[in-house]
Amino acid sequence: MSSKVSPPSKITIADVAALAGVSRAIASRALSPEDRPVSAEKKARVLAAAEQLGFKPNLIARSLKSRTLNLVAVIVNHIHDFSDLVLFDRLIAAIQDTGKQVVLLRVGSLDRVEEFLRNGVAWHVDAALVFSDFADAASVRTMFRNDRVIMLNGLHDQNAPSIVADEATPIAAAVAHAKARGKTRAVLVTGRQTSPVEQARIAAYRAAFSALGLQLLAEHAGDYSYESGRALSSDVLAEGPEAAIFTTADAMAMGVVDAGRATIASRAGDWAFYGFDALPLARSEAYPISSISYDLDQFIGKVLEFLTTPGLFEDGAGVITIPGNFMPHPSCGGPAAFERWPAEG
Amino acid sequence: MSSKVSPPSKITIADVAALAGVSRAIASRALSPEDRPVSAEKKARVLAAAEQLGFKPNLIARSLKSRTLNLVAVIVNHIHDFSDLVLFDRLIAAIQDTGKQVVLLRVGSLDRVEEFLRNGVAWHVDAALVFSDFADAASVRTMFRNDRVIMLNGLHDQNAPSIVADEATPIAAAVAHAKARGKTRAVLVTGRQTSPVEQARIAAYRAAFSALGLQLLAEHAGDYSYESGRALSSDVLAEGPEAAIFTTADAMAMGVVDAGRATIASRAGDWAFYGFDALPLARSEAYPISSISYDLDQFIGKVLEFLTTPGLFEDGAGVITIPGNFMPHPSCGGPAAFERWPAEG
DNA sequence: CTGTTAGCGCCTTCAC
DNA sequence: GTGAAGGCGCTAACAG
Repeated sequence: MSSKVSPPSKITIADVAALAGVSRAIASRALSPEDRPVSAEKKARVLAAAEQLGFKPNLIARSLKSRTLNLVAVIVNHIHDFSDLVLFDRLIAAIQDTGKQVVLLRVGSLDRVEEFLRNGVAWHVDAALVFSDFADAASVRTMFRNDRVIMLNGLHDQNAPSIVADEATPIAAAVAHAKARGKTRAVLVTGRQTSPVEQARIAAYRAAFSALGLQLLAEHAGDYSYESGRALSSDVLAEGPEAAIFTTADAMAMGVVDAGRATIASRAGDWAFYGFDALPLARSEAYPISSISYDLDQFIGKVLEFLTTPGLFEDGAGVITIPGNFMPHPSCGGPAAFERWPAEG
Repeated sequence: MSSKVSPPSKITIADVAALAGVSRAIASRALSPEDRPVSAEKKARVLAAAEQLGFKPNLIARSLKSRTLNLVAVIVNHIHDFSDLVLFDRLIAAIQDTGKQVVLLRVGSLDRVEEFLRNGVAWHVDAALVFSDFADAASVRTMFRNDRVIMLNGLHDQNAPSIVADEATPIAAAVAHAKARGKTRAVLVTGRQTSPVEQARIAAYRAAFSALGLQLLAEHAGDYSYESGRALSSDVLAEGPEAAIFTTADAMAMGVVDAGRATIASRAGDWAFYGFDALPLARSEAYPISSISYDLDQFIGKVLEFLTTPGLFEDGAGVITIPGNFMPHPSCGGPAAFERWPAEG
């Protein structure tokens, strides 16, 4: 990999300074990313020496003083949903492209979260991205050395920026789509109800049903998972295809469909299923599910904006909204499966 | 959360020592997780003082001296496959239960991996779990401050332990299963061929075909993804149901099935599909796919054994094998979907 | 067992 | 522009 099999270098800035024939302070300044007072000539000597020695600064030592680790915390309840795959893959890649690394903190099964965070490197991160709703912004802020917390869990806060998708608009579009297909009744399958994002979805659905005159026959509580959809399937399908079936996750809709294939088959084309996340699978022939999603590029772009511009945290920040999309299934008006959905507005 | 809204404590061990009326060294020893020489009485005083002050040690400072961060690196190419969800969720949870935290390093899209690793906290981790095959063990070992590297990518090494699943046995079982169903020919759909794990799978399949007298009609190269399965579908299905279809990922088999549903429907019960990972979806009615997997509990247990017993790294370690399972689809002899597969001797 | 001392590697005053 | 000196917070080494 490297041209010479470098010994796991134990080279300190003192070695560089010695080789360059300058003091450690000069070496430090020359090596600093910022512009510190050094003569051009000595700076060049130091840089050359560092290069020759293969010097790499020790981040731990630097952090002891500078209090910055180039580390970002990503806090999740757990990694569970299909939609997490693409979200975290792209998010981590994007963060790493800025030179930072990511501690992934899974707080779902932890009982003493605060202590856990406080006693690890997590305490020293430059910023924390909070997907979990295990605590409000104020509490979360006390769990890290600095105040740079971004709420991505639907919780808002005076002092922490919050990035959320506008789901009310596509939810209204989905309900309108069902109505256009002649549905006058609806069944709603929900996820983890303690989640603020979920609460907003449920509220938006109820509002849309009411606004467009659909009768909500029943609500069933799942947990976003495929398995929970399977478990609820017979109850959900009990109202027959006259009722449109709305779920807050494609995976749940897939479970409902799979466990109920026999029931559904009899009047195949009549059923209308709606989910969230725009999973490729849900857009395939196997599942007749229309879906709601948001622009992941924009979402990640916003997150990175904060990460790379620490100053933004000072300005009150507030709530940043990412537009959402409603995507009908290809079998009922949507674009062909796997065709890229055009960006809106 | 905390009983009192503690100010983001700036309390050092010196404060604790002062309150307890002992020297900093005594305080340090009393607070150490290890058993260091301190009188019981002073230890109690120190602990009380620390508690009262809400003292939390600064891991960065500690690490500067002790060279241990309580941090584990998990190195992946990317997070992409369905099977990654449960693997990384459970792995991270298990690691965190030992008090350690996890840096997730995604090296798939990085061009200067070595530099990236060297310049971040990753350099200072206590151990590195390598799922990616971006480099051999010797190279990987030079990218971290210590030598505690565990190869989970199928690559072996004299000095690094390697944990792998025995897939040859279940692969032979899968081929035997196909033969018992009357298949005499086979088609193989492969994943990323540069992966050592993949190479082993391919070799095992060829050996099993040859041993049991199945004729391998064609090999198609995918990339484990659902989409790649879709793309290859018509080629894969071209040989008709007389050929059993083996893939190295359930997701690819699912893609093959979905894109080819029209073709398959005509002789529905005759086709035989085989995959890897035992995804719940592949065990559902939607997909007639038999699958191969391994015991995740055992796998994670072994990894943790190394993490919590650093001494094990010294002993040459070698290759640790985890048993694999073949699971026929419920529609052709397997247990009911979602029933727990019994552990094998 | 205890306290003092000396750093870990880096950065940053502060005089020159 | 430069270098000497001190300190970030903690722990290991050394005497007592």
